Amino acid sequence: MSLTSTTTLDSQLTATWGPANTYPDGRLWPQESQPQFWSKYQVWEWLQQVMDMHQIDASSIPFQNFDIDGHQLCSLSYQDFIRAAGSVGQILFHSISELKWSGQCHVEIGQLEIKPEIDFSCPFPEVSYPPEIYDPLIHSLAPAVSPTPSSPDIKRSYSRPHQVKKHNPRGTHLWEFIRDILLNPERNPGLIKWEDRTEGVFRFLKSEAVAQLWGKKKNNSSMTYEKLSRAMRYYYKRGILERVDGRRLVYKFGKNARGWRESEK
DNA sequence: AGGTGTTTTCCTGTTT
DNA sequence: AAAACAGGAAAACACC
Repeated sequence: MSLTSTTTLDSQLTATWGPANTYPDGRLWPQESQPQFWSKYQVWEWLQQVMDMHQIDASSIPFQNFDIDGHQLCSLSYQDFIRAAGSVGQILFHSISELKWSGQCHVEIGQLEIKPEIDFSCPFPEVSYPPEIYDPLIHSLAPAVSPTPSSPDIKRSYSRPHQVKKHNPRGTHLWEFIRDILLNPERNPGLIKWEDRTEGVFRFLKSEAVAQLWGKKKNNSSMTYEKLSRAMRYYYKRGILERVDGRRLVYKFGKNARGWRESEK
């Protein structure tokens, strides 16, 4: 029974997830109730929320297509959403429509109900994007589950242009979760750090805090770095990670890990 | 209902 | 001595 571990974790977490206006996991939710006035960043926040909410993997849609502010976002048509995000576009469109509405009605975003009961096996948009919203910048998604706001019920009636079957059981895999933290400097207050960006080498700075966050995502409060790291070691054999000798808390993406490169996707 | 793939849990031993 | 690393084994889980 050691106090040391909890103490360490506490300090990791406090150092990590700061101030008010955040969910327990540190996530900020856009304050503005009217999406028209959202900044690019807030748009991006919303995107993450919706993806999390529906347990859709972050890599399922090209986040670059949404490097736009709220005004632009609100002016996109349904077709634009479909073009920009494939079948997920439908969900996004519904969500934003709802928010536009509730914004006008002055309803707090956080009070809206949602029932994510949607069958989603992983849509990959195979479309060309409206030129005006193509601007690679933001890649991926932040960690953690969320106490969810907004968005409507959507019935299952999707036309999937191209149903790529992936495995991806609900949400992300561990390595994707790690990747997404890495790709998200704003939401990664010193949890994990690139050691060599182009080689895909990274290091855990706050191992227990990351484990805690992972546990949170998986709804498992007893997750520890010990256990997380066991899962990481299984990745060696699968080429998702490569061993990095001698250096503690350091890992490297392998050839079977996708979506971590700057140039990629 | 059974099979598969991934992660979790636990453990023993080694290394830093 | 404490924290990481290594993997084996088996259970748990989510999907299909």
